[in-house]
Amino acid sequence: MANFTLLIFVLKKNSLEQYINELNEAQKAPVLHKEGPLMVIAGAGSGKTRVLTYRIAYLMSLGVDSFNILSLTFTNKAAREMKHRIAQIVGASEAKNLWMGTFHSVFAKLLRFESDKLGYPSNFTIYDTQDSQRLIASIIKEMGLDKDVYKYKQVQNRISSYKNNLITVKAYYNNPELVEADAMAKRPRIGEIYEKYVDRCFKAGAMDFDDLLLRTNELLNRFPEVLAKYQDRFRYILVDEYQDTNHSQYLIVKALADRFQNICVVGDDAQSIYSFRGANISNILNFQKDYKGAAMYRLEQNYRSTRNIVEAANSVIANNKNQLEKNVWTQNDPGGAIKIHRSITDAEEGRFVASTIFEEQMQHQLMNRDFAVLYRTNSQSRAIEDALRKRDIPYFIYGGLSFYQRKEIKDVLGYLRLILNPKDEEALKRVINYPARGIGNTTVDKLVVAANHYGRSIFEVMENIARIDLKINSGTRRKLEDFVTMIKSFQIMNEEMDAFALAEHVTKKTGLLLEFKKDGTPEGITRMQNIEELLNGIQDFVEGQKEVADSRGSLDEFMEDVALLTDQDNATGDEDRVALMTIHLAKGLEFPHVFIVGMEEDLFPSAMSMNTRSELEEERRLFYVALTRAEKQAYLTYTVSRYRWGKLVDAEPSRFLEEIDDKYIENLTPAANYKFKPLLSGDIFGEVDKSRLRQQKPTNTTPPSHKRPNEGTMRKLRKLKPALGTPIGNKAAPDPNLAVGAQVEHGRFGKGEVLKIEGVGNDKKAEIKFQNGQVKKLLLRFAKLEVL
DNA sequence: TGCTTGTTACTTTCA
DNA sequence: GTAACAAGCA
Repeated sequence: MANFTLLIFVLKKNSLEQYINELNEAQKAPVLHKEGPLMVIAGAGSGKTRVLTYRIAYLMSLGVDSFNILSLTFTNKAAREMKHRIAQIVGASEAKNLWMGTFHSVFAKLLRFESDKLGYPSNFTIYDTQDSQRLIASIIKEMGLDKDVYKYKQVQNRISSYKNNLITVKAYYNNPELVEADAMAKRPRIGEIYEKYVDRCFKAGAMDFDDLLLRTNELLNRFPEVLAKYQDRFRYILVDEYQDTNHSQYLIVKALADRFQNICVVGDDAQSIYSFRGANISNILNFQKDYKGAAMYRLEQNYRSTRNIVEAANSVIANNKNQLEKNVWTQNDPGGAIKIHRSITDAEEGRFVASTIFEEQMQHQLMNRDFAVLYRTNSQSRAIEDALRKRDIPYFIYGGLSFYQRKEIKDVLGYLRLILNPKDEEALKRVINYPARGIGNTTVDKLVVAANHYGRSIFEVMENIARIDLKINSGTRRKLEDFVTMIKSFQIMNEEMDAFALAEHVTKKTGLLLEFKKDGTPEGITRMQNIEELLNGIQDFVEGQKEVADSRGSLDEFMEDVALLTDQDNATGDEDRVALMTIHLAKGLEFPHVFIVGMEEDLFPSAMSMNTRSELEEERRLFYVALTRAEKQAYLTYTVSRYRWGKLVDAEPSRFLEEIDDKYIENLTPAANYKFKPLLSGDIFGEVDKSRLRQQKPTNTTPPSHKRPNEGTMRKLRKLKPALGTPIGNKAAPDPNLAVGAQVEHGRFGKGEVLKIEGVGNDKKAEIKFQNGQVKKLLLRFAKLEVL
């Protein structure tokens, strides 16, 4: 027997050696690095996941206990895949004990163990962003603040960034700069909102996403013995995508790694694209300062893309000032040029994508899954979808409205959350009157007031409704009592039933399922199917759990991390479909043929990210990520006009197009496109707008200087638009004669007089009194005005 | 109280 | 194009 085990061990060791021998020298070094801190700067497509995987396997082969290895990844999916690959090398039973997952999921698990120390129940709820926003919105309302000044989304954003920087309510008040900054922004009561929000979350037994990290920090800081325990446990820590860690995550890692200093971080500063959620690129830039004697390895050989793509991407990223020195190169073939295509509308852009996919497939026998379409914003998927559907090309949208964010799913989960944690305020408010059972807003408001007054949860107030004098009539009180009884009956069932049986019962008993059944509309049917899908998912989970010993697949097990799941986690991926997703979601993936659509100013780079150099640099890194997803062929497309906010808006080519060195580019702009479909004909734009024709006087078509593309872009524009010569667009400077007092004519409103002009650039507005008596404020960017 | 209707503002990206 | 919200009516 002993010999037998030894034999297996030798075999495994051999296979690991084989694996390691497949690596190049640059990859081998960090894999074989033994003790002490190390950083791996890994260029796009340089095999960083491999390095991480093999390093973990190697550590285990050296005798490091898998219980002592903590590996933090960016998505749950990445963790699963890595675990799977490690299992192939070292065996499933060994791999099982690794701590591997996202920061959020790993530390949520840890917090559940230690929750009592922080005064939380171990089955605390995890509030998602929507829950947080709703709670903040209601706090703002309760405080009687102007919701136009205190926009709940902005406030939530602010609180989130405080938390990610470990600024607690107390720290906030102790920091005059912050307090002053909010006061200056005319929002002096942010601190109060923050305080109330934290308080309400705590009372609801809920943590938001940021709390999972903040409270972990709190736990490790306040309880040295807990810190020691986990330092001892996690002797080897590996962090993937280190460039995307925020301050809170950085501190957790630093605290845990402090004792053994066996920390390995992998990342690429050129692919840091999450600063909007607090990611701090200096974490990676300062690694060697933070960890004395840290070894640094670089992976610079790209195995993924053609030489053209690699070098084009290099030429783009070279425009960023703030970066680590790095020289990504490849031995791959040069491959074809990057193809740039211009179209008239987003619909046509979609048609180009669809027909190109179709033709490429015909010519080269390619699968659907060889193609991906990447975009900056989710809303761009629609036009692409329409075109693909027309050509019967199967596709799959990743992300978008996540399954778990759908209303009907959140409704079901709301009930389930409430069963586990009746203090969960957001879940309660969501389901208390859905399906309608005669408990309206007025009643809920009264309950909230009472709950705040007594410092109790809403559910507790409802339980004691008979003893509290609220101005609630007996009929409503009866309904409240019924609701409480129902939830309590679910709780009792939960003690015996498995999650699936309970969830199924809940959807029937509450009338949720019936609600959609009787609806009968296509949406109602989809919703019902979604609920069924959720139930199936729960059933799968329960069956999986039951195979594991001593588990009955109870609800709390299921709910434990359902809040941290994303679409990506259950995306099938093995079907043959064209992939549609945002560039952010595409990070870490690769496809033979990649379309990057919507290469337009204000869209990519996003209009909201052009205020500072660092924002723009992040957009550029995003473009770098997009380009380097492509293995063989990249297409960049842009349109001259696009539907945004339900309106047709003119667009100009992205500055990033200009930044690619010309020698890597091929312009595909068939002259036929505009020869046969004149730009201003009705068949493209719908109704022809005569006033618009008039506005296009040669004298005023030069964009205002701050908007004018540089000379290179202008040159390309001229190349691309021989038939027109000058850019069409309402972004052209408004007529210089347009001033207060000027007589103007509007296509729809008729003649009028300019009363006032305000704003600058794109926001320039004119207040106009028309002859029919109407006074309107029009955005000059959109208004089709002619000066008379 | 609840439903329908109209109005408004918003769209960046994620766990 | 849509989702959230307020106002108005049953």
